[in-house]
Amino acid sequence: MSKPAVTGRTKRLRRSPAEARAAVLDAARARLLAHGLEGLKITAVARDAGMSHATLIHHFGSSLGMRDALIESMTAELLAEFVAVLDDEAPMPSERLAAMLVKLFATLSDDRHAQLFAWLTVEPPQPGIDTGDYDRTTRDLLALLLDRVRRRDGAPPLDADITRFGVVLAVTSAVGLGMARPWLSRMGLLGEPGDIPRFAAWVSELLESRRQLATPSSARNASRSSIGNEQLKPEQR
Amino acid sequence: MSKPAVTGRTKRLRRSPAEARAAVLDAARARLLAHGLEGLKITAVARDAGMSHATLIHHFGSSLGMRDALIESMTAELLAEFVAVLDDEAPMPSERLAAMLVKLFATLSDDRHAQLFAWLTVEPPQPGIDTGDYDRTTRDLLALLLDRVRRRDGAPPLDADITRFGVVLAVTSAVGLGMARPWLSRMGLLGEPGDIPRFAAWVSELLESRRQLATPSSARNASRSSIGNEQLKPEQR
DNA sequence: AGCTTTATCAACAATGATGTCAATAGTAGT
DNA sequence: ACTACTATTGACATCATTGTTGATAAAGCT
Repeated sequence: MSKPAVTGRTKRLRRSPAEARAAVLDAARARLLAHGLEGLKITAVARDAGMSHATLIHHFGSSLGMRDALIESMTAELLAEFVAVLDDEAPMPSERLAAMLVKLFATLSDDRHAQLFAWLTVEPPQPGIDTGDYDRTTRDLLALLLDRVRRRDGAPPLDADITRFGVVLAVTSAVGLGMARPWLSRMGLLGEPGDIPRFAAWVSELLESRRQLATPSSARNASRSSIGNEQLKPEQR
Repeated sequence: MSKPAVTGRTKRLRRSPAEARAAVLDAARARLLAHGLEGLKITAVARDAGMSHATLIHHFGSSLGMRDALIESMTAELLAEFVAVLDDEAPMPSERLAAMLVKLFATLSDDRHAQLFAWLTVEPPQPGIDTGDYDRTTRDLLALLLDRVRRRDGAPPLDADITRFGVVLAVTSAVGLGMARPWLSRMGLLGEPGDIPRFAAWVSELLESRRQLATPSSARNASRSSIGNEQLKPEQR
């Protein structure tokens, strides 16, 4: 007590605002993965980032500001990786879809993205953050993906519902895999690390085999308890 | 201060411990769906349940005790619905798999279960709760499901990897659908409510068509960029 | 009726997290 | 060097949440 001015002899590390924000977001992301949402207390995050919590508030305005920035950062990262998956093989020849699916699974089922999905799901429906920009970008990307899958080299374009459902299947399975991986591992399914690319390749084979059959009627009246169309296509090879 | 005794004139509602706990868990589940994890503050939950937060603590020991009980309750409910899906069609004839898949999707992609999955994912890896019992039960159920899918009436039993991957595909897709449904809806894929059973039926068709082809070798060397095996060899037995 | 048990609650205490503020110390520009 | 700007921080203030306590009231039992 009684410290009017002792001429603080502290060595301060002065970062640029961009660096400081990046350090905070890195620490926050790491803490989110390691300790869940409870790990995002600004005091702890600031300590991990090497600054006081007051400085963190100075850069992000508030605790919620930091969370919103983290969501935005993680969303941007997810989107960037998604773009990388799509842009990898521009012409999209026949068997390249398998490679793309393997990458898509590896990307979407990543722990960071799984945490982001889970976070957004657990958060109240209106978190106050504006995802309009990302929605627009993602919609364009999805349209690109759909069109790319739909018509390949030479072959006649696929049925619209088929491609739509196929893309939904791949995306939902990859996302769900990220969520359920520890559980599936405990259950004995999909234990080893190599299982995921194998699974992705298998899914690709499955979709590919479907594509080579005659375009079916898809599922028209599926709301009945019995699907009804045991034989939906008159061929069977 | 100095209120020795004013003879409180309050009308107290006295419930049995089981009723009180059930009321709390109901309120907590509703608040979790409506407001996310922030909605689980014991004061608000107790108010919704019609009691003081002190009473809530009296029944659950602590705030974390309530959360653990909620996780256990929701897990039990999920498991019960899962069992209901499996037990519905005992003999599992050929086309009944489609109906079962529709139910499986409807069940696993339900909002409550999606919230549970997301919660458990966002929570630190070791939440201190013991899921050993549920793990054992679920493992048995999964074994039952796998065996049931693997060998049907008459037909030769399916390849083990095929059934395993098929089950993984269905489960992960259903779980991921629960997580990504609002997102998919915003994206224009899977908008209408009837889309989900249609999608489930389509997945069932897809798996069924695969089953009727010659059993492939699944994906062996999938780590290469090109999957490579257009023609698979039937060794693996 | 009395007695015992315990579910209930208002009030208090304890803890912790968020946000504010004034002062300090780097950095750049003059 | 001096100045302006601002990133940084310790200390404080504020608030919310959790947990405790003693008393009270509802129910069951003899």
